[in-house]
Order: sequence, then C-alpha cells, then structure tokens
Amino acid sequence: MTISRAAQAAGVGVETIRFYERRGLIKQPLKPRNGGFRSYHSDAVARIRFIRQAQEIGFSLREIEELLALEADPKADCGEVRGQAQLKRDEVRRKIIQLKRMERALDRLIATCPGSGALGACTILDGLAAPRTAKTRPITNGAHTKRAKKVHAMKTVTFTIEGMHCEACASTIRALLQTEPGVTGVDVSFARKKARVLFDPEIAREAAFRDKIAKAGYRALAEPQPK
Amino acid sequence: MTISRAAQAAGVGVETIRFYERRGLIKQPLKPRNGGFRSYHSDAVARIRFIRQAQEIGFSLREIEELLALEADPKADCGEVRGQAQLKRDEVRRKIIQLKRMERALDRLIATCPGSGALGACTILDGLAAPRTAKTRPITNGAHTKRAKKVHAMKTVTFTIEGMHCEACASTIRALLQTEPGVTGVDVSFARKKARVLFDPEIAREAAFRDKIAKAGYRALAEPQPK
DNA sequence: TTACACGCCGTACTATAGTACGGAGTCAAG
DNA sequence: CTTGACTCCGTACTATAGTACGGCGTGTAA
Repeated sequence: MTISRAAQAAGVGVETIRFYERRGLIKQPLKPRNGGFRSYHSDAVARIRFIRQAQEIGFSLREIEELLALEADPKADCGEVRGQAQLKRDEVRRKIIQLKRMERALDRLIATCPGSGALGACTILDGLAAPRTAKTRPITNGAHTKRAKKVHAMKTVTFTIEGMHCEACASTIRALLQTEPGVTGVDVSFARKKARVLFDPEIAREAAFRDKIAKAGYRALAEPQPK
Repeated sequence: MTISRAAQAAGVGVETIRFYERRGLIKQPLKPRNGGFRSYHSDAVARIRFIRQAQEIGFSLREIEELLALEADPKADCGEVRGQAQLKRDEVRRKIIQLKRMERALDRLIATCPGSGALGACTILDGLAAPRTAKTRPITNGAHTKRAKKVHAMKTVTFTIEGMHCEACASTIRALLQTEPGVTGVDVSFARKKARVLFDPEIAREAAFRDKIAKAGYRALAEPQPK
C-alpha cells in the first residue's frame, strides 16, 4: 500500500502521516533497497486510526505516544492504560459540568433579553466565573443532621401579564421563571395573558417572580389566589 | 490594583493579561495622566477568570470574544444579542454532546478493560484502533445498484473458553469479540465458560475470533455446531 | 516512450495560546 | 536617595498540530 492509499484508508492526509512519522508516532516503513516507494501495512493504518480516535476523545499526541509506548512494552500493565482513560474521563466530566453551567447562564441571558427593554446585567460572566459555587457548602456529618427529607407544600400563583406582544414573549417569561430556584412548573399563555407558576414557598418568593418579569419589560399583576 | 496583583487574583501570569489586552479580550485601563501605573479593577479579574474557565471547557479565545461581546454594549439591539446568545447556546450544546460522546467512549473502554494483567488483553487499544463504525460506507445510488439488500445468513458459533477467572474476563472477551467486523451478537458466560458469537460469515471468520481470544490470554475451543 | 500522477524530503508556513526578554520608566521602603 | 521590585512596551520565542511548497525521483498507463 502506498502512502496515499494508507492515508485514504485511515482518513487522514498524506502530510499528516509524514508528520506522525516525524513525531515518532508511527515508524516509517523502509524504502525497498532496490528502489521504489515505501510500502505501508494495514497495521500502520490501524495505528493512525487509533491516533485519530484517541485525539477525538481528548488525548494529545504526547499522551497518545505514551499510550502507544505502553502497547509496545511487553511488561506494561493494562491497569496503567485504564488509569489514563479514567483521568481523561474525569477531565471530560468536569468539562461537561462547566458547559452545563454555561448553558444555563446562556438560557438565563436569552430569557432576560426579551427583545425589548433594558438588558440589565448580563449573566454569562456569572454563569461561569463562579469561584463561589455556593454548592460547595461544607458537608455536614450525616449523623448530626436533623433535616429529614421534608414534604414540600407546593404553591401555585397566577399573574396577569401586560406587555406581551407575541409567543416569543411568553417563551421569554417561561424561561425566566423556570430559572428561579424553587420553581417546579411554569405555564405562560400569550393568548390568555397569564402566567402560572408552581413553586416551593420555602425557597421562592412571589415578589421575585414579579421583579424578574418587570425587569424583562413586562408588567405582572398578581391574581387573587383561589383556595 | 496593579497588573501583577490582578494577575495573581485571576490566577494567570502578567504576560497573559497583556496578551488578552492585545487580543482585545479585556480593555487596557488607561494610564493615569499624571504618570504612574495602570490600575486594574476587580471586574477585569472576573473577566479574566471567565476567559480561563471558558477556555477550559473548550472555547477558543475567538469564541470567548464573541461570548463577552454579549455581555458588553447593553445598548445593542437586544434581539441581536439574543440571537447571538442562542447561537452560542447551540454551540455549547453541541460541545456538550461531543463531550458526552467522548465520555461514553471512555466509559466503554474503561468498563471493558480488565484493569490488570497483560496488555494483550487490553481492550482499550483494540477499541480505539477499531475501524470506526463502518457506517461511513459510500451511499450507492439506489436506482443503479444491482446489489439488493442481501439477506445475510447469519451464523452462530460457540466456543468453550479456558482461562477466565472472573466476570471481568468475560467482559473483556465480550468487548473483544464485539469489535470484530461482521459480529452482530456476543454472549459470554463466565459461569458456563462459553462464548457464543452471532456473525456474518461473509465478513467475519471463526479463526479470527479464536485468534483474538488467544491473544488476550485465553484458550478458545470450538464446539461442534448443532446445525 | 512520454506524460503525469504520486512519492520523497526538507523547509517553511499556518493558527492558537501563550512566554520570555530586554531596556526604559516608576514606586516605595530602607 | 539609592536600590530593588515592579510596570510598560515591543519583539521574539515556545509548543501543538498540522498544511503547503518546491524540486526531484519513480511507476504506470495511454
């Protein structure tokens, strides 16, 4: 197999193979002494494929080099390879958590940017630049904690919303309310000009909903609550 | 706050701050007209921290620039900012999907790796070198192709495996066999010391299974096939 | 047999994301 | 008022992961 065939088979460019050879990731086949072109074995293709896939899951060429070195080492232990993979996985997991935080921040930003009204403080910075992740509160010793899984009495409140001019506005308000802590259900109707929120009164406050809606440029009028 | 204090607070080097300034990611505070050093506000620190965290989760500086642009100019047309934010959110979602894929791939590798023992049995290296998902076969034009969706006569073969000493060994063999092209089903029982493989005889060969199992350090004895 | 596509090889270039360095200016403590 | 730490600024260098280019040699097919 010529280099271009091998490149094709492995799904990379010819130059990339040469680059890997230079980097020592794959060994260059010898040129036949009677002249002619180097011949690439399908093993080389497998190796290149390995490199690419390992890269895709986040390994750098240096790390891949180490992995490949382990493979070549007859007394290497499989546990080592496994350990590398675990480290990578942890890294990936951390990244996913961060990205989710960012996604939420963007959701919030999108929600608070209704297409009209002041865009107040943007929340992307808050979303990520959170060295203060309040979640990291000290873990109290289970034996001492009194707080049993409390039965929450959920509450519903309905607002009449003024200022919505399309379905998008309703979406905005929906998204906005959903980001409030303690809120478990939201139903906003553009047609009926209503927003209904199901929430835990021990966590969320009605006033916060009104504030949030007002900040987005709408007016929320609390309805007398039936019941 | 001087630049070195800001750098310290943000956890980067002084040169990095200057680099971000040059790149336009953060604006350089003005030098006091009466001479002296520039003064950095804690907002700048927050911004730098944001940049770092966004980078960590896979955003390039260019992308971060765009993210930060969302936060800046509050007088920008809100609809535009919203649109940008939505694009960014989609990007974030794509990143999450990609990372989850990586995580799953790593999980698979970790799960099937016996965790100790000779590398011959390490399925990570095998798993990564596997000719990725043959799904990318060229789509032949339906009208011209003669090859109707051939009815494959699948075949089953059962081996008696010697040398398995725990369930993990069974997993290893399972994973190993699953990577073989043409294999559509694998059932390995540690208790019964058996491996059953469902495969397409036009693609896979029984000998290849035995080889692979042997390479992993087990012995596979073909059983007489009950038709 | 001759064209031309490919192979070989070295060097150079790209982008991203910093780091390092050298010289001049500035501040603040001893 | 000197010294040392720090700032400022531009230029240059580093690593990673390739990609491109130019000149030459070679293999194959018309």
